[in-house]
Amino acid sequence: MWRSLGPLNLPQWEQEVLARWRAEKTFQRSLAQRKGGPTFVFYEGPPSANGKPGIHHVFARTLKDLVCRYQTMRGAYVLRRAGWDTHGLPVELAVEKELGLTKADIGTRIAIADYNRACKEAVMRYKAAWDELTERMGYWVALDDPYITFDAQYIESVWWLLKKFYEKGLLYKDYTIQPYSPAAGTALSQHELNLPGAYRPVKDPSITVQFADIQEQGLYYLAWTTTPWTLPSNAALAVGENFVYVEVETFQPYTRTPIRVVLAEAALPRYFTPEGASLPLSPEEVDLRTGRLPYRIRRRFSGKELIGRRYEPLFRYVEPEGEAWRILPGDFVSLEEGTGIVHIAPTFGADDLRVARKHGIPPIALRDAQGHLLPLVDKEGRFVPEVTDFAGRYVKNYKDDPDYKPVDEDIAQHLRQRGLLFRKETYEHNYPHCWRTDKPILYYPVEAWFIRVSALREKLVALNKTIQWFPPSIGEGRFGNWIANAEDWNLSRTRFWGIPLPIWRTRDGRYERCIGSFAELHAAVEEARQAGLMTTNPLDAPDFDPHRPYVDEIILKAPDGSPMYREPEVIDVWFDSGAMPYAQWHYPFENEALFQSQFPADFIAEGVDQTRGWFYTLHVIAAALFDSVAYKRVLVNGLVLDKEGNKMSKRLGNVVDPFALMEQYGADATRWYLVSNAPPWENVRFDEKRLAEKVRSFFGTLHNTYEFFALYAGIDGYEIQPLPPIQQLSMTDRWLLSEVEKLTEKVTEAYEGYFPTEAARLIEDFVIEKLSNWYVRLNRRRFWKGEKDSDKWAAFTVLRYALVRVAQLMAPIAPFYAEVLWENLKEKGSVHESDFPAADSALRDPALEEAMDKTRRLASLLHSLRKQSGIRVRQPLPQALVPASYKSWLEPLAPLLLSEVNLKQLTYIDDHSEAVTYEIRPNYKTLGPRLGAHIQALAAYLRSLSQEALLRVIQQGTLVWEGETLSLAQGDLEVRARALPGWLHASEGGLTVALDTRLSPELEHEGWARELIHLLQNARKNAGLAVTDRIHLALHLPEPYQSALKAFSPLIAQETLAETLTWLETPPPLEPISFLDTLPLYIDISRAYEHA
RNA sequence: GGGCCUGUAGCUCAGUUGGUUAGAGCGCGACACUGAUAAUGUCGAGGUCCGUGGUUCGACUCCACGCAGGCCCA
Repeated sequence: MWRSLGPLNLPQWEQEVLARWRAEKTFQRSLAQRKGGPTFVFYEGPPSANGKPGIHHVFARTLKDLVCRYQTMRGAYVLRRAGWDTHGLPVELAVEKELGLTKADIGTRIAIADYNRACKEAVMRYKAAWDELTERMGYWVALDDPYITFDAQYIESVWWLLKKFYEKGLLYKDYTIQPYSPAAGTALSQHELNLPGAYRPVKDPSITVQFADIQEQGLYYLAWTTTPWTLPSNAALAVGENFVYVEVETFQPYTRTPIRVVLAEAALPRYFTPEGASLPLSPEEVDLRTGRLPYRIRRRFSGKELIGRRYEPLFRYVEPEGEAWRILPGDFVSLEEGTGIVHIAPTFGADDLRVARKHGIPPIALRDAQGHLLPLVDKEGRFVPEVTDFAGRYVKNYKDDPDYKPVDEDIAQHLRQRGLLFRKETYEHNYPHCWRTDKPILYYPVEAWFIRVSALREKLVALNKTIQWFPPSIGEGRFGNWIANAEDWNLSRTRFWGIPLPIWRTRDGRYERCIGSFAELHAAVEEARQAGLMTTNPLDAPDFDPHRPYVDEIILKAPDGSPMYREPEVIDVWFDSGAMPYAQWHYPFENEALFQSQFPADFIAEGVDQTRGWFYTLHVIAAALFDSVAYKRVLVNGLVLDKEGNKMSKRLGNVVDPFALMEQYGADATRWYLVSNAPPWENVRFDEKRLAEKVRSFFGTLHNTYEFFALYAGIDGYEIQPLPPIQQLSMTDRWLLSEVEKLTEKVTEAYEGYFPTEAARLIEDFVIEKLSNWYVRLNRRRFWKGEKDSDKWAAFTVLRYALVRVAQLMAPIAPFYAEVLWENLKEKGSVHESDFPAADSALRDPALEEAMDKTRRLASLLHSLRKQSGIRVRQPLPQALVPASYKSWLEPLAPLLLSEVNLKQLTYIDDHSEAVTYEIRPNYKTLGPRLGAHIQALAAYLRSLSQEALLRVIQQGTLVWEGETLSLAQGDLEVRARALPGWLHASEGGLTVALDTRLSPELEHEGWARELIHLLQNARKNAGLAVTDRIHLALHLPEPYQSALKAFSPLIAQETLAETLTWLETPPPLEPISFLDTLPLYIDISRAYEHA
């Protein structure tokens, strides 16, 4: 029996499908079945379960899922292991907030062990919600045995990787610039700077100082700074390579000495008033009070010219360990403020350090006995003794000293006396403050561990070229540019909940050891025990936890017998996830073969925000240690925005709850909407109304089509049979099959090209336009007609064939409804276990596809003409007229056209008859390149020709134009039959048709019969009869209608399933209904009970 | 400030290697059809293809410079 499922109810059916998948372990079966097939490797980017999943997760996961499902159907073995990202700052911050702690409290007010335990619990808080989402949305991924980044085995693999970096000399210790609070004596995180109120307006002295060129006497570079205290640490100057600079002849504003200064042209008005240019170039003109300076521009030149020049430092307290005091290009140099020349102090600015490193500029700093960097300002915020002029002075008032004298002022004064101060002002700007001490922060060098990514750039770029990016622009642009200029990766974090750095060092830094496995650490601890440094070996415990604080308690023995302590940092959590190809299998300690078969990935998919996150760390680790890509293809998805295009946020209250959505519309509807709406890499504007519309238009139509099939197949007891030979099928059947195969071909192409949006749109178009609106509409009669002949059986077979195919093609995107269809069309097993269908080219008939397309357009034109004529479609019309050239393709389909628009015949009009007029235009595509500018003249000439002349051109294929014979190849001219004068006609897109609306009495009577049948069908329905019920009919109509209609009795009886039809001489005692809008029609209808 | 993406009807989106009348769906208005009926068809209104300049016989399409929005990074 073919089952009617009732009105579309995706949420309910999805629950039923889920129950079936659970009970039958369909996912596991679909995997097991493909074991031994080609391997398609997919990596699941591990989410963090410390927050609730949102709609954007549904988007990303739909893309992952559909590719994996597609590949599985293609016969590939697609292992899909879930994972959890568990470490990192967001977790720590959440826990700090909950427990009311600050970073400084950890290890003091709360033990690290307790703190980390709290983090471990917090990070899996929403695991249940995530698991529920995964299942509910139909994301097939193995949840029962996920990899978890805090597992000891996972960490051991990460240690192994880190040791590989270490051994290759790619892991090293250096320093980085971080926000630091001298008053609190602690580094601050970026997050702490983002706390409300951290940025406050402050007034700082802003000074412009002169750096003297080392060669040219009297030539100075003007640089501007709001932190004069960093000037003793100046190591370089930076300019914009493409900015325009000028050399200006003027005077030192305080000493009136003639000097030449260099600054950006754009900065000129900030330092010189226009009148200065016309003042005599004389020291007397220098106005000390207003700062007015006479000047002359001597030269204009590009910033490039400045690069490499050397200058005298303002202060020389310390000798640099290399070539400092040069001019460099800096991409951060701005013309908005200052002089366009930026003072660089690598020890006190992140940009400064970056550009200095890039160009090999040493920091201006001291070293302690162990070689550690000592900046010229100490950790209390005081100048070190070596800065003799300002030794011991606090650079800001950290101690709330009422007598504090700003050192910045003294530095300015000092420079002024030396004739090196060009301008001093006060500058009000926002500056970050320590939220605990309310004191301004310092950007200060902090020691850190780095991965030397800069040494890998070429390899990263070369390998990236082998990765297929969807879309390619991200791989070339955003990602490609990033890795081509990659800076070293600051790996260490002075935090607690993370994978500890497995590096031990002696206090003096002379000895250092990187540990690559638990076994190695165990052995090292044993050595330490023998040396009396350790009493027990924590690695003897079966449940050794490699997190802090336990690893911190391990002390190792250096070759000289001295103790080595662990470097206190944990690593950047991005390394955790980038390590997942190896660590998920505990490679290399286990699963060698499994790892080999699952590396690299064929496919990953994540949001565009992962470009410098997971995409990057996967790539760096694989390239550095395995000379390989980590993934061969990557599908990037955009953001999910609200329908206004705003980012979803709790603050705006526009967050969409995926569970509510799936509850109301269904997971399939949500998935389909997200995939079909826009290409994955575009941002999706999420609009619930459109989702609802998608349910109605696509799923509703598809389901209606299934219900239509099930209804009649059920009534007739249709049994599945193979497709009959194509020659035995009707034109519409052949056409539909051809379209099915075309669809299969194009959908396959779209999936193969990682463009599921196109696949979804193709399927939608097929289902709505081809299958439902055309095939089913044209063939309805075949399904409900009485005889169960081969034609009827063929219709069932073809329709079912198409529906089964649709189920398979849509299965990756809408796995639930595809399953419902599959099951109810009585296919075996699960659609997800079936083989993705290969297009059968033998069933293709492109000519028929095109002919049908044109026929549809003709039908549309004729409908339009009927509309103009005001004659209802039920009234048959005698004929339509079309050009004879249509005959070849239209004739086989003519019956369809005639019945669709209720015509008696199609008449082909000779192309050369006077009933047709033509319009000829040049084919711009072929003639354009040949004729160039003349083509417009040709077009005008063709427009001017008479119909006779046009006909000659068409027949002869040559054209005499401007005295020359222009020989025309096939297709050089576009000929259009324009109109059929004298008839009601229409043209569109190269098709033209006319309608004959003259009615004969016979046609009119037939129209009445149709009208009557229509009314009787309505009456049947109003009487509550089933479509299969047989009836007895008695009718009465005024003359002459009744007599005329008697001739149509057999037709009427057949169409309305009337066993008896009686024409009454007098009206029965019933309410009449109106016939043809004005006449009374009496209908006596009763059900005919079957005789048992 | 840099990199990348996007800009086409009220809304969501198509638009082939440049080819002369820029399309679809939704929404809106009107009419029709109806044995899939909470379906369907036809007609209508609705466009400076973000702007400016350039290349070209011809530009929504290619180039340059802008503008607006988004993301990532400074």
